[in-house]
Amino acid sequence: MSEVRPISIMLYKRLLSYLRLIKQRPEGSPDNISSAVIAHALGLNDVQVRKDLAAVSSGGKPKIGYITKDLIADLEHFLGHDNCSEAVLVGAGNLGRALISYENFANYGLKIVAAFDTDPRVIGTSFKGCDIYSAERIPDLCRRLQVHLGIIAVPAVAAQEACDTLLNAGVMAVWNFAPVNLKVTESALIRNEDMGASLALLMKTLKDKMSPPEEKGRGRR
Amino acid sequence: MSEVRPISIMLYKRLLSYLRLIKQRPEGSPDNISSAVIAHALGLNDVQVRKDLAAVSSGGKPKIGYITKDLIADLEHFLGHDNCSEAVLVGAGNLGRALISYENFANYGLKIVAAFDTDPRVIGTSFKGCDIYSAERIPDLCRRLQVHLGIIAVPAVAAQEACDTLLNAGVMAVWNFAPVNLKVTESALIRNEDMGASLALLMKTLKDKMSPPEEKGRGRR
DNA sequence: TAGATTGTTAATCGATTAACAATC
DNA sequence: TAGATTGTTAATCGATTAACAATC
Repeated sequence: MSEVRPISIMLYKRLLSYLRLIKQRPEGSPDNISSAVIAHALGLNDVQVRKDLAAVSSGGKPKIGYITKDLIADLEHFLGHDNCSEAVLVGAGNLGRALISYENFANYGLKIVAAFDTDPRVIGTSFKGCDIYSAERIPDLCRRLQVHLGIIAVPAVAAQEACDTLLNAGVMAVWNFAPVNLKVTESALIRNEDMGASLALLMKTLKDKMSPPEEKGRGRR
Repeated sequence: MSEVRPISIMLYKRLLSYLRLIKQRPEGSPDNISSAVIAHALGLNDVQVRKDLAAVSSGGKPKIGYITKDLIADLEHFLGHDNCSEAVLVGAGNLGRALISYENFANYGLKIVAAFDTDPRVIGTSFKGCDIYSAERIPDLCRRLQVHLGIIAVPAVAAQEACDTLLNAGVMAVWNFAPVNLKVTESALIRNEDMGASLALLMKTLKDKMSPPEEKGRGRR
C-alpha cells in the first residue's frame, strides 16, 4: 500500500515541458536524449531532470541517455494524456469561448463536451462544435454524461452558485477562472486559475527589476 | 543596499487572496481582522498569514489584529495595484478577446492598451474599446506607447516570432499563452501560462484520487 | 579501457509550522 | 489583571543541488 503523495504543480509543469521539448525536436533528431541536453534547453539543473524522469520512466542508460520514443510514451502515460477526459464548461462568454477553441487542450487528452450559459441569445447555439445549453440543465446533463470535471468561466458573482450546482451534479473537480475564493464543504477538488494574479506578478517583477522596491508599509506610524 | 529577492508566486498569490478576502467582506464588518480569521477563511496556517503580512504591512496590533483599511492599502501598494500598468496584446483571436474583456485585470491595475493581429478582417476594428492594429505596427506602437509588457495569444507556430518582435520593440516582459518554450537570449522576463497544463494536472489529481496510480514505467524490460 | 551518462546519497536551501515571548 | 493576538526564534519539512559511485 504505497502512499499517494499529490504531485506538485512545479514537477508536473516540468514534466510537461520535457514532453513538449522532446516532441518538438525536428525530424531526423537522434532517437536518444540526455538529461544534460534537456536541462540545458530548459534552463534547469541536469540532476533535477534525472530525478524527475526517474519518477516517471523506466530509466535511461549510461552513455546513451533516454530513448525518446519510450520517454514520450512514459511521460504521456504518467501525465494522463493517453486517457482522454471530459469536462463541462459553465459560462460561454468570451473566456468560455476562448477555452472551447483552445486547441491545445486536445494535446493533453482533454475535451469539453458541453457548455452552459444563462444568456437566452446563446442557449441552443453551438460554438466550434460544442453545444451550449441552459444552465438549468447542468444537473441533468452532467449526470447523464458522467462528467467529473467542471470549468467555471462566469462572472465572479455567479461563480459560487455555478460551483454548488456542479458539485451537486456529481462533478468532483472544479477549475475556477472567476476571481473568488469558492467555498466548498466537502472534499471537492478546486483549482483557482487567477489569470490576473499571474499577470500582475509578472508586472511587479518587471517593475522591481527596473527600480528596486521601497521599504514596506506606508510609514503611517 | 538590500538584496532584491524575487517574490515567490505562492506568496504573491496568497497576498492576493488576503486582499480579495478582505475586500469581499460584507458591508458593516468590523474594521479590524485577525490573522487567525484570515487563515481559517482560506484554509491556511495563521503563522503563515502573519509572516506574509509582516513582509508587506506596517503590522497589526496584539488583541486587535490588522486594521482592514490600512491592510488593504498596504497590500494594494505592495502588489502594485495602485500603479496602473499598460500592456499590449499580440493575437486578437478568441483567447485574445477573452483577455481584452477580462474585467478582472483592471482590479490589478492592468490595462491592455493595444492589440495586434495578422488577420485583415480584424485589423482596423476595435473590441471593447481596444483598437486592433496590424502586427507590422508592433515596433512602432510599442515604442511610442512606451509599453514594457507584451501578451502573446497567438498560435504556437507564431509565438516565437511575436516574442522576438516584442523584445526588439522595447518590451521587457512577456506573458505567453502559446504552448511553446520561448527562446530568449537576453535577460527578458518570460512567464509561460500553460492553461492546458493546469487543467491537465487537475484532471490527473482527480483521477489519482478516484483510483490510485499504478507503478511507473510500462514494464517493457 | 576511458569517458559519458545515469542514479543515489548527502548537503543545502527555502518555505512552512510549532513554540513561545512580547504586548496591548 | 487576564486573555487575545502579534511577531520572532527554532524546528520541521520538502525540494533542489552537489558529490560521487555505478554502469554501459
